[in-house]
Amino acid sequence: MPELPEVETWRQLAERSAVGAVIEQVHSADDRKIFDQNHPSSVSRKLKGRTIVATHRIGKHFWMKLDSGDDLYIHFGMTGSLHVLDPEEEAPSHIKLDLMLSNGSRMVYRNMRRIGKVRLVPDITVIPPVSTLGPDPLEQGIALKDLQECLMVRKGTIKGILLDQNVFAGVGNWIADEVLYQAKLSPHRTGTSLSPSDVKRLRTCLMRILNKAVAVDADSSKFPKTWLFHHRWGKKAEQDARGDAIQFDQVGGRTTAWVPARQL
DNA sequence: CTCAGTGTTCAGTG
DNA sequence: TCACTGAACACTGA
Repeated sequence: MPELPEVETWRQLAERSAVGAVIEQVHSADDRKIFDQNHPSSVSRKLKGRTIVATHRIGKHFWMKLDSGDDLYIHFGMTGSLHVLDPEEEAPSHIKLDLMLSNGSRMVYRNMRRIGKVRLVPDITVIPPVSTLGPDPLEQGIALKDLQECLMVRKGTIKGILLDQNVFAGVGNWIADEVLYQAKLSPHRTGTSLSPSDVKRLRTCLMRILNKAVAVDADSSKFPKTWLFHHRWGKKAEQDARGDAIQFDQVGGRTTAWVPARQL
């Protein structure tokens, strides 16, 4: 579920509700799969008493800078989420990191299926996976010329390229499908097969979709009715908003929803 | 009971 | 060395 728009929405939530606050109490779950590099108790000890001074995001990767200089890095994986609760509000289940802040808010990181990470390091930007990420389309932008040069030499499918975080940071499965649908490109097309106008259309659609999704706080019920998103879920999704048939193929290692009648 | 599905990493292949 | 593919990971819900 979490792709760039959701993570950006959570970053904004953290920005307005946690920056400037002191972490007064910490509870880290005893989960060495989530806390894979620092022991959970070590994370708790190092977080307590620290002030959150900034929030950052590249692609789907999120972190908060502390006044100690360390970065608290959170990856949401497939089922992670970030919540800010009122003091009396009931907490959700599967909480992995629980922070009581000096402003009275309680910020929790939840992850049901345990594919996700919490790390505490001096500078997350200089180590993988963050250091190898491609440009974030919203933060750094994507230069058309760079994109064309990049795609010209790619032998793999465009779907696979869109999912490569070292090309575009933040595009996941449904956004890749949405971009290809709106750009009228088959997911099976290779990078080398794209014309300059194809690449331009691809870039325009990518930017439009990301900007719109972030503008509505990643609330999918507010996505435009014409998007494939609303029709692609469930094994027996049959047709898009125009009544054209949706086909499901395995492309780039993932289930890909597309409309052959509209995508060449 | 089986299996798809989320994102990333890693092993294997070319 | 690099580009690419496919499996593995943990778990829920269909």
